[in-house]
Amino acid sequence: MVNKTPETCLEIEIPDEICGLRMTTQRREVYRLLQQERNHPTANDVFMRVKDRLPNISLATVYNCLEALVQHGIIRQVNFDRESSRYCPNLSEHGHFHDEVTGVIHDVDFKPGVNLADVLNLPPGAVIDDVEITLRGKVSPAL
Amino acid sequence: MVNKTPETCLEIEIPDEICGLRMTTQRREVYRLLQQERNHPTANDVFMRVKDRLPNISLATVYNCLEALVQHGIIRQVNFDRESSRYCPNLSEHGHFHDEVTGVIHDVDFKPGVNLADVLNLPPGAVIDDVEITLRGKVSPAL
DNA sequence: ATTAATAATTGGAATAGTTCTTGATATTGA
DNA sequence: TCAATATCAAGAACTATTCCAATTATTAAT
Repeated sequence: MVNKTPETCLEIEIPDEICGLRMTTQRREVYRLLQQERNHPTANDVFMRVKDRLPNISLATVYNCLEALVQHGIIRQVNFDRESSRYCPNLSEHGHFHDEVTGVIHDVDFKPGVNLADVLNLPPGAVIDDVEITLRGKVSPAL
Repeated sequence: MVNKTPETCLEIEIPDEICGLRMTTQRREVYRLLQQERNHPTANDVFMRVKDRLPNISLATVYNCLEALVQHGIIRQVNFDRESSRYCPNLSEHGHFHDEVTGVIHDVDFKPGVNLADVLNLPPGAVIDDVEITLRGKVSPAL
């Protein structure tokens, strides 16, 4: 019988290479954590959580890994005002709703068929490489 | 004859109080600069430019003034990734297009009649207090 | 107008998130 | 196996911003 704790059951298999980026031990654990914890953690959050599995990992390495993953389009970096950057493995084009009361960050998808150019008066000839939509507000409880 | 250089001709009159915020000498000059230079300057940009008129102003004061103006809804603070905050006197709801080639930031308005809730799948009960839309890309030259 | 109370400004020190540097370690390719 | 390259760790350095304490300006009341 294989020893499987609840943790290892949830474990996500990660290939040796993603989008041309070699998955080292550290990158793999950082990426795995982001897949598991979809709370939009900060670099420091990731650091603290990954230490459970890699006690010797350094914060600098977490930053390096996150940067490499972002650079290769494997994860997204999300910024709220001047707060610490947060990281998110949801690659679909989406925005973020930041609940000011609970601090929770919700992914917000576009409704199907929506095109930004239909909604915004872009400068003529604009070619968009990247979109960031950030909403701040509250969620009023259902009646 | 009144001595009017091109600069003083362009000078903008600013009342003693805006939205309940007393306009001190420093706040007035910071605000005036933002009205004149609509380049989305950083705090440091503002600092350097305002020194022409107030040589003794400190960077801390520029930050204080900008914060007070933002707090009272007189200007907007705009963040691009983790770069320095930029400031903008355009209060209409709008986004920003950051030209990656020239570095220029264009204001981007919504097309008339557009409602965010029509475009995004918001969490149920979401009440939006603030919206930030940031686009990054290039402007291809007209043929 | 004088004075007391309050608010704003200044300059420098402190902070926090992130990046950089250097030497060690691991991985790849010949 | 060995050399070349990439990655990692630890801590120093950097930068935008905030904080702090002392001074200066403004306001309101006498």
